[in-house]
Amino acid sequence: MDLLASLNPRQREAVLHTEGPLLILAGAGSGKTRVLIHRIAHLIQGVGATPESILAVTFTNKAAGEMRSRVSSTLEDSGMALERSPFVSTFHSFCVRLLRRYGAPLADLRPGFTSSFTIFDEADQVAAVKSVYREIGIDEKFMKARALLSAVSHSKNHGKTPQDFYESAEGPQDDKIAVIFEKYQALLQSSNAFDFDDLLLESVRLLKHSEQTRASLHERFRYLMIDEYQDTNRPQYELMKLLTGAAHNVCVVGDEDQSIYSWRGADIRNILDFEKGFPEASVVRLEQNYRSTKRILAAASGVVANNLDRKGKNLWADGEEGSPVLFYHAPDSDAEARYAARCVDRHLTENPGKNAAILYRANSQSRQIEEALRRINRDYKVVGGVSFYQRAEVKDILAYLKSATSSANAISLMRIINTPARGIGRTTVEQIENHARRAGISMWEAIEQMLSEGRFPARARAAVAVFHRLIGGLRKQLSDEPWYEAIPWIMDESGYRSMLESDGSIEAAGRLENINEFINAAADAYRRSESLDEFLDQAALVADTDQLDSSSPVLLMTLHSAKGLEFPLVVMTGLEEGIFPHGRSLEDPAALEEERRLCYVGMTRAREQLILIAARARRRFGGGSPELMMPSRFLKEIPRDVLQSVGQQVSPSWNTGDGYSLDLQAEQHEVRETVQRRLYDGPTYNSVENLSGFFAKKNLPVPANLRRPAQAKPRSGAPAQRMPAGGPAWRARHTSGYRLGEKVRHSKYGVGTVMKFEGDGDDTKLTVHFRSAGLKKLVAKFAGLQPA
DNA sequence: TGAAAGATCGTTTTT
DNA sequence: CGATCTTTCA
Repeated sequence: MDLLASLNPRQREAVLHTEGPLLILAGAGSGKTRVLIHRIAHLIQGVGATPESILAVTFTNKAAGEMRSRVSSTLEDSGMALERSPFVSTFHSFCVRLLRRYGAPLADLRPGFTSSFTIFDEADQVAAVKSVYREIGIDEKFMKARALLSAVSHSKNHGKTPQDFYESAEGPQDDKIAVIFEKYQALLQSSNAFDFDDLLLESVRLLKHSEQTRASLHERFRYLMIDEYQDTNRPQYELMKLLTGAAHNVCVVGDEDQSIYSWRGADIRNILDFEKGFPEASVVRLEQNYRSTKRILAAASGVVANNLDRKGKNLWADGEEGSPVLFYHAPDSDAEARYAARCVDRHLTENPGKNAAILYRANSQSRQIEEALRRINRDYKVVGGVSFYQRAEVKDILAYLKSATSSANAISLMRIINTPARGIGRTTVEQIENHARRAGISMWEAIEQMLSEGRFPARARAAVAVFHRLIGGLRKQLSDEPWYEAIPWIMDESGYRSMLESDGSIEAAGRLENINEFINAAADAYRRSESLDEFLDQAALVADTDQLDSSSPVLLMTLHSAKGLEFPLVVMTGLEEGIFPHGRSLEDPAALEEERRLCYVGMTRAREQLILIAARARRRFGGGSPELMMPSRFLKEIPRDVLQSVGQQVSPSWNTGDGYSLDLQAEQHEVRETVQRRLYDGPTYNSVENLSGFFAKKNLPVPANLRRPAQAKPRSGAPAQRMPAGGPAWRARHTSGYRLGEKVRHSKYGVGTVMKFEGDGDDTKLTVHFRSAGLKKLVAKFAGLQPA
């Protein structure tokens, strides 16, 4: 079979461009994955590259697995079976392998580093921060551990050390964060542990530091490919640059309209800088959509056209008109769930063999939908959510294994020192912690010292001795027997099994089942001749159990997890202001644009039918009375002629009769008009080269996520910006003297956020979102706004 | 010390 | 509502 025959000219161009840097701008459903697969196949079959000289990086483990299997089946189809596969993995997995295998020189830079480091997942990170809190005597009233970690992560990804953080501190709060940051990092190092960010950063550091390592990698990997390039962050960009040797054989694929991870540090500058970093780069655009009907595509395009911050890509489809996008305005969230379930049920009955997805903004929304599906006996599968390896019981067992393999790991040790309860209480643990800190030794060493020096009271001594013997026994077990057998050993010897068995509750039974499943997973890994280290890496890096097989035809997942997937029927739920767009984004224009892109991603998952649902009322927390919800602004951005309302209409439109809704509707209309003008009049920033020039000419502020971060407060959207944030001082001032996103006070409406400018100087019309009064349009010189 | 009741709290997205 | 932390009491 000819590999190229099934491709359109653009796609073919991308596949055939094998030498030198290549940027593929690929719209939704434009066959991006196909191009990548065929490109790999072509490299092997046409160019004669060895499979192992190709490194392909994907965003999720799931995508990596899929790509691996599709490459081999494509090659098989064209009569070429591979014994070795290309190296396909996520950035994070790749870095783990890199550090384990080539990491030795890193010990120069990171004292105590050994290749048997452990990975701290999110729960470990939180535990580490809490441990630092205890050490310096503050509690979470200062700042939630997770919030603090966002600040730390943000700093790290922008190349900031605790010292840098301290120097740019804006007040005592920041000073404190800097201290915690430093101690957190020290704790990681003394535990020989890496958090997710460290995996990338230290890999970059290693490659910068060791020319030899760089050389071996260039020798090994001749061709580099990166999928979902719009969602890469700065360290990933640097890593890419370091990995492409002199040949610059790197191919990146992305779509800025689908950039939905800026909160995690994804940086659209990576697309811009690609051509700066590689001036000889070629650009290929894939703009033909093969996935969705014309109506679905029109609806999605209509929404995303409201973003100012985009390239104005021209996605077109050749296929069927399709049926209109349906909108159901449910009386409440329960009715929403029932309607979603009914749609899916009918679809599957009428189209046996097909599948469907129900999408929502936040995982917590899945509950009611699950209930509705159960009530009509429809099988479903929830993707993501609380992952298998995050379950408490599995984490406990993992902590035993980690404590045994890495005695420096204080976090794992703390987790299981009294689980199951063995009489080591708070006081005893504190004593050990203090001793370790004072003597500058690990928790494990502290335990040994204190035992031999007789520092415990009798009862505690006995308990600690039991624990000490237990871990010692586990180490022996691990060195003598196949490692997976250690898990049942732990269950029996630690008393974990009897703890669960004597409990007798349904939950305990479920936990036992989970652990059995875990033992099976371990045994499988062992049979695949994976080492314990590799198995533990997997557990930390593989978020969900990766139900690639997705045995059920009904999938429930967040909009984020739907990225990269497609379904004949897609039902999107919770299209309400505050839910989607999410409440946290309402006052930040850049965050709002990301929500809009997320909406675009969701809608373009649908092949044949797209159904949108909003609830008029929703209970936000368990108790209280239901809240009235405003329909999402995204609904109003969908061109009328492709949208059809269904179900009983309580009122003629979604206008609920209060001022907010009216204003909003007028507002949206104008936004659309302005955008149209901006997109098609004069130079569009259609080519990557003239992006910032485009904004300069239009006298527009360069959107925040296209701009270089200023010294003090970089970026928006990223978590750190939400914390102390005395207002986004880094944003350029409009000629009216206000800034986008700035907080202002109005004599009547109270505090609000500046969302939009029209006109210049004193005559500027400001659109301000007030917490109490909603969106208002005000003329700058009459509004009498005070800074808030 | 630890289980159990009570209070609190905070809710986005994920490698 | 549910997870998690705190307090209470045996």
